[in-house]
Amino acid sequence: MNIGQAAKASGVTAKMIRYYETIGLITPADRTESNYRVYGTDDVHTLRFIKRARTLGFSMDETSALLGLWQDKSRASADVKRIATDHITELEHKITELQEMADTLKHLVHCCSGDDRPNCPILTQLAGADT
Amino acid sequence: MNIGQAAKASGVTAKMIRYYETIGLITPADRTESNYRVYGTDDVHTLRFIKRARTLGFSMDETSALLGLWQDKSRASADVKRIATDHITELEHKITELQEMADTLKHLVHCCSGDDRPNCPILTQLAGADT
DNA sequence: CTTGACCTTACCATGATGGGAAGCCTTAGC
DNA sequence: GCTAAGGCTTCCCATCATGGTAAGGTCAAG
Repeated sequence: MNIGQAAKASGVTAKMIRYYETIGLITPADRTESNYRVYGTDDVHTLRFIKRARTLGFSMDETSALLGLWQDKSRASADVKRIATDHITELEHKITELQEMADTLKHLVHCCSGDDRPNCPILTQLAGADT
Repeated sequence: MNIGQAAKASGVTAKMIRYYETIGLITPADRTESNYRVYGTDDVHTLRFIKRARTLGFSMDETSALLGLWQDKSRASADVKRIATDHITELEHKITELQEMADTLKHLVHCCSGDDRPNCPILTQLAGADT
């Protein structure tokens, strides 16, 4: 299978497959005589694994760790669970931050008449006034 | 006032003040004979405005637009309000995405025994199995 | 006059991805 | 067998906002 077919089969772009190879996330693919990368079904499974981890927001480092544990048949599930719970903590931290931004803005938007006059509490707040 | 003092007074690093100047977000500062940038209280107010907008998650483009409206005394508050509501929509979209990731992971973590045995539903899910 | 703290510009790095160019290879149609 | 289209290769650049560092000029206090 060529890189394009592996990309279609896995949902990872050819560009990213090459990138994953250069950073050592996946082992370098075998090559044909004409230097084309060759992939098998196992490789596609690995790429799908990576794709799912990324979709769940795991960083490349976390994904790499998860991949290693996946391939280590004698792993302890506690190690996997720790990575996942740490990631949940990160996600919830980000959610809280974004939620605070949104709440502040919603309050300001609620106070803004939004007409053709210049008076605007949103700008007043950004300017740092007490009002 | 030198750039370092302006940085302290505004909460924006000297590095970022220079960057904002190069991308045209702020007008180039006057210089002393020895080529040092000089800032006044108005400049510090502008930098604080930018800092607050960034803290609320506005992009540089949005911040630039807000800055322009702030400085335009004949603005319509509707223009400000539109930028803010659009940004709230973006924020809520991101929150939803992150929340979905966290929810999925929480479910998986709940199902994982997290001991020294290898069996792990988190990896099983990432591998794409039906279970 | 020296020392240390500050300023200047210029370049590199981040993280994960996309885009494009230049050149080689393969496959399908004629 | 020839040609055109499309796929593959590597290499370089861009994103977005920020931080770091290095080499060199400037200023103020002792």
